[in-house]
Amino acid sequence: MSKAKMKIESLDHESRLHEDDHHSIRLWLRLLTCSNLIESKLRSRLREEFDITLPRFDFLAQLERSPEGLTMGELSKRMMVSGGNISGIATQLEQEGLIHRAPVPDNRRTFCVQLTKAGRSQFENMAQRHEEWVIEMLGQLSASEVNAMMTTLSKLKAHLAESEGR
Amino acid sequence: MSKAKMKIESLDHESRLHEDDHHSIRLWLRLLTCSNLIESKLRSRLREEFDITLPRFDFLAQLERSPEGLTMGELSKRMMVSGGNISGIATQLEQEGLIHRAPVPDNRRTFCVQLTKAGRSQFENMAQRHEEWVIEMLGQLSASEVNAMMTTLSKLKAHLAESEGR
DNA sequence: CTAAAACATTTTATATTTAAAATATTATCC
DNA sequence: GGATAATATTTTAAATATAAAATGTTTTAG
Repeated sequence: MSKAKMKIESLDHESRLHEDDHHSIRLWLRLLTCSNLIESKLRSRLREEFDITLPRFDFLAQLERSPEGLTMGELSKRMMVSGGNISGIATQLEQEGLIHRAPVPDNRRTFCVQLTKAGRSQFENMAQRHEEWVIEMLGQLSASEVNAMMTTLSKLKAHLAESEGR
Repeated sequence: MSKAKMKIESLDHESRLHEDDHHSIRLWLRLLTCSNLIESKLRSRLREEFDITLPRFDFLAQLERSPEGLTMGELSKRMMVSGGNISGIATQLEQEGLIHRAPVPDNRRTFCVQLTKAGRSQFENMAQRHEEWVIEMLGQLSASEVNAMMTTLSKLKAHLAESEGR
């Protein structure tokens, strides 16, 4: 192989890599932008309409999806925030009577966190509106777009989860 | 139209709407999950390897992309965080000599923020690794997946931007 | 059985974030 | 021109976030 040829191939390779770089970066930045836009809209509307913060809403939403209750650790994992954070929010919500922390018979380290009746009814009010807002924001996408995106994001999520921590 | 037929159509409509609801919500939650996973990985690696926080890195990245400089307000908009936040980060980065705030002749309210030479060289170090990490996380997607997702996200972003604030 | 390791949560200290008030400057409207 | 509104930034206060230490419980090894 000639030196000139090598140079050209090397350049091609580099430039192709460089293009991929930019595609990955640009996709990431756009993903982040959309995620931030949606999140901040939901945040401000929850505040305006229900005077609740997004983390508290998410906390209640997790519990609503798991009527059997969740441990603090499970909540921490699902909400993807630190345990200490969960502790603080739980203390507040418990004082407000929206959730209930019950000891678990077989394991005195853990608590089973559940919505109270008040918490559930208050959440259901908000969830209805929350869902409307999300549909308003995402509902314009076609079914095939939604499907394609779900598939790609599933693949991405799996890849991100498998390289655990690294 | 018979009463029975109406009932059926009404039910169909409701159930279809309900399905769409769940699709929108599920897509949003998956988008958020992926975004959070990527963000937290980048955050912890930036800390490990360069002992810098993600917001500071993003701040420098914005400036690097705009060599002519940016105002505080522009930075706030582009980073999608509050102005007060930008103020705080700018004060720190300025003290560390990574950025420079210059007054603008025609408008004494604004500053023109730019990277210093030290800021630029320090950022370039980190940007290289940052790009590698993003490619490692997103590079497994096929070109067509990336394209489809970019297109859909563009559409979404435009829709989110047009309903400004609401 | 007991010491050590692992686990679940809370506490603490520090940093970040937002929203809103405060400050200062520029533009607009009679 | 001068009051008022709009703009750009900073400051403040409350909520949230993380990491790491502390606490109490359960499991594991030997």
